Amino acid sequence: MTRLPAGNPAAGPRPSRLAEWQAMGFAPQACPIRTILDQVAAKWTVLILLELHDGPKRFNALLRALPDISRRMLTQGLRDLEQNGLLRRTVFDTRPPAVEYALTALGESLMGPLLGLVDWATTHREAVFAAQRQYQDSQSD
Amino acid sequence: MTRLPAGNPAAGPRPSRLAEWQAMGFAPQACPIRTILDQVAAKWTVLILLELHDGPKRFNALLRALPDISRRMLTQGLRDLEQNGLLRRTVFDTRPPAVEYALTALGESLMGPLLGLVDWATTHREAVFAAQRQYQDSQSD
DNA sequence: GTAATCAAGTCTCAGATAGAGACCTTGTGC
DNA sequence: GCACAAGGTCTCTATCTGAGACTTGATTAC
Repeated sequence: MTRLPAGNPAAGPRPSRLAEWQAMGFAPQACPIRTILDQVAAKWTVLILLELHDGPKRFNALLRALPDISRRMLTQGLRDLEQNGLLRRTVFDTRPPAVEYALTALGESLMGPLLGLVDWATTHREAVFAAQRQYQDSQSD
Repeated sequence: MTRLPAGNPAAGPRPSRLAEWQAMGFAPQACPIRTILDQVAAKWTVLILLELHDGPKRFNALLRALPDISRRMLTQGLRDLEQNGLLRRTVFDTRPPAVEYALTALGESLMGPLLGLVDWATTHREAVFAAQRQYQDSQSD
């Protein structure tokens, strides 16, 4: 157990995913995968997508479904998702005007991986809580 | 196309995932799945996990692999992941002391869903970029 | 005619958070 | 005793988040 990894770039089985991306010509700062993951991994966007997975919803319905989101953050999350083609915003010409948000096909295609993550969280939440408790205990030594 | 969704909670095929969680007794503010997803979905943690998936690494090696992370954020991300039981921090009694970070079994178990998300991003990045361009165009009308 | 209401936002401001980078600690080589 | 290396911490500023007041434009209420 005394052997230290040398940090030699030629040592590992793979040169790391980030290095691969760099080899593909992506600067790490501009890596499109990172951009997209940042979007997808943002605090509220996941929850908005999960809500819309149950069917199209209107602005205030989303506000009610996500009781602890502010109007501002909901607007911003919806704009981000619309901008990335994950949902479609439809304005109905009623009085007063109604706005409906619905997943696009691209948005639907994301739900598989996203629900995979949600399932992981559901399955392993007890393990995570146990680890948290253990960490607290180890800190109070 | 004039029919507006009524927002009737009894109308949908499912009462929404969030509503299900509420029915299970989770206040939305304290929903453990949300807590865990927030952790897992934080900006840097995903990238740290991906780097460690290639094998254990030391602090400065991670710093080199993620050129645009600051020391402070790396420290914080590593502490968060350790606290949630996703990685293990090992101090070697050398001079100067070396610290190695490695995924735990729990961390490894997360890689499947996480790589699913990365694959989605890789597969659909062109579609996302196309949507972004289209959105820009539609805004400049 | 004026006021209140509703949907779907926008605006402002305070407080929390992220990032840059200087500094710290312990030990070795020169 | 000076510089350097590892693995951080500390401080300061800039950005972002969230609460909630305000907007807009048409409809009904008085």
